[in-house]
This record gives sequence, C-alpha cells and structure tokens, in this order.
Amino acid sequence: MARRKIANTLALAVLGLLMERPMHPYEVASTLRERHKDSSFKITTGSLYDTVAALARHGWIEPVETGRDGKRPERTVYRHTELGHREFVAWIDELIRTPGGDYPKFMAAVSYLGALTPQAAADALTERAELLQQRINEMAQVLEATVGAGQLPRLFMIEGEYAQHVWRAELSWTRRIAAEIHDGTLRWPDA
Amino acid sequence: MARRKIANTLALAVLGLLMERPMHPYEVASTLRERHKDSSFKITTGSLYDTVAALARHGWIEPVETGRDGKRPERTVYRHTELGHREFVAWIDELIRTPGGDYPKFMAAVSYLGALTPQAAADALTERAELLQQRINEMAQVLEATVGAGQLPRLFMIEGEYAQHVWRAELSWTRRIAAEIHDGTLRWPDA
DNA sequence: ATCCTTATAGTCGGATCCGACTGAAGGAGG
DNA sequence: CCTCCTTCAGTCGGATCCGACTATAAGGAT
Repeated sequence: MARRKIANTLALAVLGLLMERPMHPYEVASTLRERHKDSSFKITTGSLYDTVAALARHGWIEPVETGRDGKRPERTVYRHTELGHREFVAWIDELIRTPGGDYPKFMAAVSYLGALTPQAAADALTERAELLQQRINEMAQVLEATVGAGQLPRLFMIEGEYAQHVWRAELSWTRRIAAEIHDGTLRWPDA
Repeated sequence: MARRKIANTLALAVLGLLMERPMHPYEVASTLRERHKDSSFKITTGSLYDTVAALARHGWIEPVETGRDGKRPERTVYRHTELGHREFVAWIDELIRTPGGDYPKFMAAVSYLGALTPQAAADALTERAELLQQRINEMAQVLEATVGAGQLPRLFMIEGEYAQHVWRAELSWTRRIAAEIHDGTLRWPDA
C-alpha cells in the first residue's frame, strides 16, 4: 500500500473547496473560517501556501489566472484537475474506512497521569471537564444557527454531530475518573 | 501564555521513561514498545533522535555517558534534569487541563462525507466500524494480560481504558450514521 | 564454514510545517 | 487630508519530522 503523497488534511480542505469553484488561497482560508470548518482543519497561512504549492506540484490542482482585483495585491487562482478530483474522493474513502493514525495529545498525557499527585490529577481533569462542556455547548449553538435554522443541510455539518458525540464520551470518562480518584477507586501505587 | 518550547508528545514519552532511570534512545524506543505505549505515542527512529537532541538542547535532559557494551555500537545514555522534571509535570498538567489542539483526520474526512455517494459512504463507515471493533478487542486483550492478570497497577494502563471508551463512542456513531444513510434519515442533497 | 534473518544503534537528506513578518488598500475618526 | 487600524494576500527562515539507509553482532539453518 503506497503511502499517500500528501498527508496534511489541510490539503483535503483546499481540494474540497476547489471542487465547488476556483479560488485563490487566501479566499480558501477565509471561506473555511466562515463555514466553521476551522475546528476540523488546522488553518495557518504558512502551511496553506506550502500545501497549495504541494498540490500543484503533484498536479492535483492548477493555476487558472494570476490577476488582480482593482489595485489589491496580485493573487493566483487555482482550480482542481481530474486527477485531483479522483484523489480527493479516494482519500476521503480511505480516511473514513481506516481508523487510527492519530495520536491524540490527551492520550499521551493520560499515559503519565501518575506523574501528577492524585489531587492535581483530579483537579486538572475537573477543569478539562468544564472546558469540554463549554465546547459542546458552543458546537450546539453553531449547529442550531446553521442546520437547525434550515440554513444548511444536515450533511454539511455532520462533522459537528460527530465532534459532539465524541466530546460527550470524553466528558463522561473525564468526570468518572475524577470521581474515582476522589473516592479512592483509582489507586495511586506508592512508589 | 508562552508557547511550549517542545510540542512533540514523543518528547513526553522520552522524558517519562527517563524519570525512571537513565537510558539511551534506542532503549527508550524498545521499552515503550514492550509496554504497549506505541499506541499513545508515534515512535519513529528518525524523530526519536531529533527529539532527544531537542530535549538536550533545552536542558531538559543531559548525557550521562557515551559507552559501549561489548562490541555493540556506541551509544549515549541520557538522564533527566531538575528542569526537565518540572517541565514534564507542568506539561502533563496542561495537556490534561486543556482539551482541543488536535485535528483528527477522521473529522476532516467526515467534513466532506458528501463527496462520496451514499452507498460508498455507508460502505466505508461499515468497514470502519469493523476495524474499530477489532481495536477495541485487541486493547481488551492487552488490558486483560497486564492489569487483569495483576501484572501492573491499573493507573499504569489507564490510557487503555480511555482509548476503549472513546473508540466505543466512535463505533456507536459510525454504526448509527451508516444506518441513517441506509434508511434515508440522513439525506444527500441533490446538487 | 557459510548464509540469512533479526536485533542493536543510529545517521541523514529532503519534505513539511508554521510563526513572524511585509506591504498595500480601504475605512474611521479627528 | 492625515494618521491609525484592520483586512487582504502572501513570503520566508528556521524548526521539526520521518522514511530510507548504514553497519555491526548474534542466532539459526543448511
């Protein structure tokens, strides 16, 4: 199984937007933010231009025109290619199909939870729980204002539902472990 | 809030092991694998040596000796410093305390689920569900063989419980959406 | 004795990533 | 009509990441 030539998911986002219509990179970034896709993709200007260059290098997208609008800075508009379209679909299929390949930071930290004292651990977990609850609420508001208000088909914000579902699971685990530390169910081995 | 000097969680793993006793990089890698920590940390030899170098550069660890065992290749043993210890604890606290900062690939792909046909999407989700179930089972076996058999205190494999909990949530969501596609609850807008 | 595989230990070059920066245009306030 | 702030559009240098590679030694098979 040959490794994917481009791994960065920001490239997926770019490709996805270019399926709709040609755009220049800056426009891609602002459109993604408008659509609240910035919690699915890490958008930094630096990587954006590198990513676009990589996509062009591999022939997944190509420049259409290098023009200027009024006296604004010059900019390059890109569109997707046939190859880009095929790769886009295949990539999504693969990402959906095969789990893993992610190493979440929280899991790394939990591996060394024992490095904190029981009190510190419980405290940190409790704060995490509050922040998770906040995120869940914020996402609920976004969903309400878009899908709920009939502004957008549900499929276009389905990742929001996914995020909520997973965050709720994280929340319940976090609360449970904090509780287990308090009531002594989860023991700290004395080393 | 000044950004953390070292972001790679592999550094966290290295630091964590060096808290126990001094080791050389290769030994760190093999010990992590023995302990099944390779699903929490992405361990590649390339990054390992860079990471160790970065840790040393920042004074979080320091070389103890550069010796050789028999006629084996030369190797450098490192130990943690006081500073390294403090940063280790502070880093874990921060990672536990503040959620987010992760952009899971699956969420990215789900954002463009609509790029697949309903049938293809349902099919990919179904395969994902099977693979997730497999992972959950594998983790159950690891937990059984270590914590279950009394080989290890529960706290030392607690990230396994976390992983299982989250994977189960992913699994239920994945199955539900596949079902909703089949029964037409989740509509594909005709573009 | 010789060959082959696996384990030990690490190097290196190219790709990627991203924070900090530049520079021009339009708008708001005095 | 001058200054300051924000938005637009992108560049760049340095840090990081990691797959592919080297080289030696032990352990088995032939």
